[in-house]
Amino acid sequence: METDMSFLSKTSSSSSSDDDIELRRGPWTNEEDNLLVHYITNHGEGRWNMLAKHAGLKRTGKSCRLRWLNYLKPDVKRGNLTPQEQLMILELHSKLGNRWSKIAQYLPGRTDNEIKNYWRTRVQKQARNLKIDANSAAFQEMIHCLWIPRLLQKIQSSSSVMPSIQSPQSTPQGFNIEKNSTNTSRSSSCSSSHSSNIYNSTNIMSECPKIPPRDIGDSDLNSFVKAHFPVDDNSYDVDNYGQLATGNYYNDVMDYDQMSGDQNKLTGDVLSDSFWSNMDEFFYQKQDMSHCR
DNA sequence: AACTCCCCCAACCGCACAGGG
DNA sequence: CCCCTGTGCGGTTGGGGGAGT
Repeated sequence: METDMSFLSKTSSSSSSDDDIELRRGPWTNEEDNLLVHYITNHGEGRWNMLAKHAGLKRTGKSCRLRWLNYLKPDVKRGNLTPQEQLMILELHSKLGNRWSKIAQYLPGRTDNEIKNYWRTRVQKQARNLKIDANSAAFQEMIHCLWIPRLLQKIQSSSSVMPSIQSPQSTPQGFNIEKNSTNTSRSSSCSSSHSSNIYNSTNIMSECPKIPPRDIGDSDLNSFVKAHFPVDDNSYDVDNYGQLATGNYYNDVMDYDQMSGDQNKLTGDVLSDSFWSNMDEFFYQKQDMSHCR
């Protein structure tokens, strides 16, 4: 990924000697990464503008901070989002909106930028394909009444081989999403009195009582999948964006992809194009049913 | 094999806001 | 109150690489 660095002529209009340096921009080199990691290891984070100077980096403090937080920090998890993480994002976005950093707090090792990119490139894209607003009630209903139950089903069906779901490292007060949570505040149109336990599929499914059970039940889900995704049962589940980061410092974080062959299916993006490809038809078929209301 | 198209994501920019001096 | 710095967010960009022809 390394290319010739483009150079940004100095941003300061001043001609004072100290600030009169050429600032680098574009992709970071290994040397720059090493400098930044080494400096932070010895001196800690913070004071990014000073840090950039003292570390000998011809970067803005902002750029250094972004590189560290989104890429170099040891606990940054890389690789595909697991179904659990996708579920968390969908659920949390319905509660928090575009507050990416807040959402990221519940996904240890995931950055707000990564989550934002996921939302914009995956979820919003599908909304565009369906020609509906990603923030519309209709799309929210689809997420809560179709995709989340499906994600939960995928998770449950493989729970015997999946590691336990990570809890948020530090759950903000007043926003309990842990198991057995009794938090009932959510604005989804699916229900006004359901639990926010996002791991409990029965709760989620019961939130949409007007959806015919056949739409999300085990057997009929399979037939639905077969009807709408004729390739094979897992075709909708095969991820095609899994470009694992390469050549990076902290790339040894466990990725569920690598656990077993079956696990490859679990890590697939349930919101991948193939999954959604026939959903517009399905969506419009269901629109007049006024479910979840 | 070569070329084009398109998607994804790292990185950027601008702006707003908070907090400390 | 002003300035500086740090942080967060929305939106955008550009390059790598896969898919399609």
